Amino acid sequence: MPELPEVETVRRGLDKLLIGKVIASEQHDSPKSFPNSSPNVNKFLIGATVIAVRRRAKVLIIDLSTKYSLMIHLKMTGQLVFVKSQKLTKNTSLKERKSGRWGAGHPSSSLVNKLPDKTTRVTLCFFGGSKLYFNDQRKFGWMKLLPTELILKDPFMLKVGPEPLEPEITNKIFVQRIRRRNGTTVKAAILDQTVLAGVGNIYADESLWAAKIHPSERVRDLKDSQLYSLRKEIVYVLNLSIENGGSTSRNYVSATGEKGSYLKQARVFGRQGKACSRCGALIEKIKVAGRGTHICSVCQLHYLDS
DNA sequence: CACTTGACCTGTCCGC
DNA sequence: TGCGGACAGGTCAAGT
Repeated sequence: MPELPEVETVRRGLDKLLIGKVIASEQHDSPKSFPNSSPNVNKFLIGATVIAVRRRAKVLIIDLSTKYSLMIHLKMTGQLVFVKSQKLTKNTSLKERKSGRWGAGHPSSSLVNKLPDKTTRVTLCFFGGSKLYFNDQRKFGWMKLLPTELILKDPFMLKVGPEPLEPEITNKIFVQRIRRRNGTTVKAAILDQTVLAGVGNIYADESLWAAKIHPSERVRDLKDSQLYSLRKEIVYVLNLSIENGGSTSRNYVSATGEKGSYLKQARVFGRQGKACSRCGALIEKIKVAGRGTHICSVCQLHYLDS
């Protein structure tokens, strides 16, 4: 699920909520969700203070005072949701006391009042009573504890491409990197995390529509000027989505359990059968690079079709 | 080597 | 309503 804007939205939320919190305990349902939890948990996790929340590509990194870090990948359906202490206080209203739900600061219908649930894989409890839930319906995601200095030596971290929103990613560098995949389709190339970090299926489709490039086009058949345009649209779409708290198609929620609103203004993703906002033709859903792909076949003419 | 496909899981939706 | 099959935002291993 989460692509760069969703992971960045979670990071910003956790940054406000977790810094300074001290971990009191940890529970997980299966080793798969927290593969290397012991024996380091007791020594480097319990009693540790959260000192920073970082993101690299689609990976979240929670740095601890023990010089260990939690590295978290949400994959398709992962969520990281923070729930405030639910201790009774003198401010707890009668209604909240009766409902048994208090202190979360959210409407009772909110996700945070229903946690943990059957998708909860890992629970971190902090001193003071607040909790961080790692939920993951499909169990593709994981959380690992490892020394902070080893985070960037992880195999994925070593090969992942640059951050698209960093200013040093110029047109020239983008073209250089994407042309390493000259033989494949442009959609497969921008989904390739070693070319560029953070673009997934939603923003691939959205940026290709904006740049008027057909996703099945081979990279080698595209002019540099088209790739410049694509880079510009990727940056635009990622920033726009971050401003909107990301995209919620199914499972994604922020650190406070809220859905993202980008898809309300999506131009092609999830809009199959609806009119293209640029030319009025109907948006189609096809398969490219093994993924569901949304296009306007009028705006995004394929060279081989013309 | 470069590229494509299937597997990892669970849940939902769509057509018969 | 029930059931089988396709499909779902990511990444890696295995296959061509």
